[in-house]
Amino acid sequence: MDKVYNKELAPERRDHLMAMVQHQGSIRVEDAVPTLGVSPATVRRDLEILEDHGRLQRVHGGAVRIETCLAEPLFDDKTLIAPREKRGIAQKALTFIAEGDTVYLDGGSTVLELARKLRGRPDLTVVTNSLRSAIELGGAGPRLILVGGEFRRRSQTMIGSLTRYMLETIHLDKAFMGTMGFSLDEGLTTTDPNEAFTKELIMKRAEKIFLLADSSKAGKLSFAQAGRLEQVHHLITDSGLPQTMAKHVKKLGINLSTA
Amino acid sequence: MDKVYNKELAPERRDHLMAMVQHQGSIRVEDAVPTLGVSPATVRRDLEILEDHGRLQRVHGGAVRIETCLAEPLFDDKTLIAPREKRGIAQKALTFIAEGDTVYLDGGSTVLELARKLRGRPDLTVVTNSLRSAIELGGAGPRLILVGGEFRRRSQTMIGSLTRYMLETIHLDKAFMGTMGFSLDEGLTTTDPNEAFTKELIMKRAEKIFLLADSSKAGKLSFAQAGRLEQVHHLITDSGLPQTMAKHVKKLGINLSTA
DNA sequence: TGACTTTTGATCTTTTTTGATTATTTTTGA
DNA sequence: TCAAAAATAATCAAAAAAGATCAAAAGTCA
Repeated sequence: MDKVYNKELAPERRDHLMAMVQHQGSIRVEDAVPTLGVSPATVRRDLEILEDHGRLQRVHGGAVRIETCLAEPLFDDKTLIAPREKRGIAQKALTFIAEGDTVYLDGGSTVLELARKLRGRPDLTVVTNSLRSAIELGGAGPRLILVGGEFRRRSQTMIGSLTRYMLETIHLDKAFMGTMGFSLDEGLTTTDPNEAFTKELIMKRAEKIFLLADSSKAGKLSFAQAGRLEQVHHLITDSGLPQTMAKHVKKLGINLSTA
Repeated sequence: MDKVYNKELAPERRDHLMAMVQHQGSIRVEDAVPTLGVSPATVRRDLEILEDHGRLQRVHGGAVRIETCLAEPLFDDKTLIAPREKRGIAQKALTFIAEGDTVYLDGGSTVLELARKLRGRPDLTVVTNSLRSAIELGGAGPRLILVGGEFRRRSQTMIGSLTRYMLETIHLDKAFMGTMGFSLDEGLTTTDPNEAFTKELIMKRAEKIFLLADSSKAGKLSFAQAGRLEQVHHLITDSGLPQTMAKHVKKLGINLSTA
């Protein structure tokens, strides 16, 4: 009825949608259609635009307020991405850890899955810069040594020059590294230069470097370079790694395991 | 519970499930079916997704709330002892922290209470060897620097010689120390020599030393000595401190605050 | 006005979600 | 320990929703 007389301009209509989402926490396409007096296709297009602007989160059937999704800590978002793959990779990594090893656990959600699997291993010594891994192992399990340093909330790890001395005085059998992305040209990349610095240090201190990265990380680039791919001795990934990438990795002399 | 009139979007339905699990501690599939108005298959699928996200733990018949296994058992016993006194002491300590200070937080449940009160203070720099304090401040708040080193489960702190370099390179405005016991003759005492070593180091590095200790610690002795009482600038305790002890403390030139 | 672009809605195809059905596994109680 | 019961997993088809495409409508500008 009123739709005939005050037809909204597209931006007004989108604000109207936003208001509804903010107010109710969510909106269904089928509910918005009669309210806005436009077709479902238009509503979907509007929602798509609003999502592109990061103003809401589309879901099947409509959209939800973004705040409810971000309510969880930053870090936890990442554990939501491909948790199956991550667990599989961690399980595979576990097979490379021998009795009495001294291992390093890097930050990242995949490595965190590995940490969880080490709770029953009092024979190991675990060195880590990851607060999350420390929490997992704080109750029981391996001898635990924390790398000190400045704490970075985004990655929940200790990084920077203060970690240096600690890392230079220890010897590591195996280091299990995470990464934001890896590629043949750029090697390992991550978002923060200090984090990259710490990673590079570790890769000099450990006898064997294992890179734990699900296939979505392949070819991805982040801001700071944290070591070349050739430094890695073993890449553990999931079945989604492209054939060509797998070939090149093997050519570099890197062992490849698929979870 | 509440009957649903409008169909929920999938994420809302999952939040609804989560709320039920959080509230009751557990949920049965057969109970969730009528409440959510969907089939058992859908409930199971939702529970599977929530489990993958690490938000609950599936069990035969339904799901249970995830136990936030932040390694509480060992440590939390102590936070249960005289929690009111500890909170009061922490509150008092808070008044000595100025804008922009660099403060050290030692291990111990009283100091942990102080850490909790610093979550809203992004102006501060906090240095700590306590995993529990780090967990409290890991989400938001001050700039956080962790002392690295060997992790001791009993106290949930990093201790030992590996902490040395880190501690020797930083400057601290104020250090807030916990202790197992303190006396005029033996000073601060604690259960582990390595822990004592770390405490002594800190007390050399900080300009002002605050000892946070409820009155039950007065006159108590533990195994390893961790510094003399004269090194402490300020003792914050509760009203139960014996008069004679208070007098002697003041005679040593130590400021005394009572929560 | 008329050529042009942008927005919109209708139609069709593809994808996602869901619930029913049928195995398979786990639990329970003898 | 075994077998019945309960719950879950796997499979599949229907339904709902979303995406793609294209023509019509609306708006723009010389």
